[in-house]
Amino acid sequence: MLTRELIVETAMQLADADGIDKMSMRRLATELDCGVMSLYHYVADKDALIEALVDQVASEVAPPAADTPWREAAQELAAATLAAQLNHPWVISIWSMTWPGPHRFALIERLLEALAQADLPADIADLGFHALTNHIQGFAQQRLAFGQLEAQADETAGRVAAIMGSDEFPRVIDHIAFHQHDETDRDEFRFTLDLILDGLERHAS
Amino acid sequence: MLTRELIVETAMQLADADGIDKMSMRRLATELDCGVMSLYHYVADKDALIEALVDQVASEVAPPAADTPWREAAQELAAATLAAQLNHPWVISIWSMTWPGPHRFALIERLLEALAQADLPADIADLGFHALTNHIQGFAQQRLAFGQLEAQADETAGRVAAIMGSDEFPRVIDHIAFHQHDETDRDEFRFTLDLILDGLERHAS
DNA sequence: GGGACTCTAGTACGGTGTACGTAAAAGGCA
DNA sequence: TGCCTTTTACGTACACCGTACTAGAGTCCC
Repeated sequence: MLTRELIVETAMQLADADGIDKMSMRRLATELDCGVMSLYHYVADKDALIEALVDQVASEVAPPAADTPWREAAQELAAATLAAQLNHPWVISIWSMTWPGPHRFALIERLLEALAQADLPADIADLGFHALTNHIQGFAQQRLAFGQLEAQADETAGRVAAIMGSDEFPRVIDHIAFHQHDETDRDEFRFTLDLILDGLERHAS
Repeated sequence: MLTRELIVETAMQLADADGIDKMSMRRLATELDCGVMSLYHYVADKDALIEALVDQVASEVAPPAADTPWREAAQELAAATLAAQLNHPWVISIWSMTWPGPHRFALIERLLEALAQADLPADIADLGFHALTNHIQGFAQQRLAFGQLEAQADETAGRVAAIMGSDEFPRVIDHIAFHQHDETDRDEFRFTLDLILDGLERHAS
């Protein structure tokens, strides 16, 4: 028996396994052992299916408890959102481009609530909201890009070697070294996150 | 006479006009009045062409003069990079996913140079570099998403109305109001940028 | 029985990137 | 001049894609 839930679930598996590009309606139908057009009885079109997928990812983020201090709540939300996105890397490049579903709206609401508890001027809170979400988005995208590079190790090795061999961009070379010998991923995320939160706190009224 | 430059230039026009999705090799060939496969003599594949396009956008960013104080240099680079991306909105979603070409490497080098002049500990400078580029990327993506929403005004109006009408997400409703009546775009970019730069300065040795 | 509604699909259209093979023209050199 | 290699051009074909249109079953209610 075909259901919308089953379709979304199977589509998620396909996307997680091979990326959103390879999640085609045809492959999905094959996987579900049904005709392609049968899917369209449960899903308006592919975009609607993808919206459902994105909100499914959002549903994996557990919002912080209601009595969590605002700064911790923001940190938890940011970390959990990042984790969910990295768990489904295909979502990163479309997350901010899709209209939020109910679960994502709940996350947005929760973050706005945390900021409301921070005693910031209203406009600073709104600006801070975007500062935080943009940071999550930008960082996730950067991590995704790095992941892609590692996935195509052969091609990347040659390109890195080309840069290291030239003397045009010495500071880039130094920066690459910074990336090659450290495990500061999580700290890097927290570093900028704290930079923003510190800055916001300084605007508290 | 077909040349790589002409191909890139025409592809840029198509992408600017209708988005990167509509820039297909077939449309490009039609536009250039040549056979599709002729293009492949000048371009390895579509990905290579897109890489060239992205670097072309990067080339539109004028790097700040060498004697510019580091903070102004960073601000100029950020603003100019954002402007170039918003000038070619299709580039935003692929910018960070494509390996940098020479022009983009020059921008990276210039930003690293600015940070090197800020008397920061080396690791803070590297972290700051990503904080800045992630901010640019995240903000551009957010602007792109808003642009798409405005482009599909009909659909968006209904969805916004649905949120405004429900009482599930009161703070989201307030936040939407914040977006609807202001012209703080540029200020919003600067706000977070300064948040980051202030934070970095506080780490100066 | 007859009608309405739900669910499942097959076929077909117009699109995509590009592998493969072919062919004409241009350039180099005897 | 004649010959050969390289450059430039491109037609065809393959394997995909999303989905509009159409139709055929099964189920329920009157």
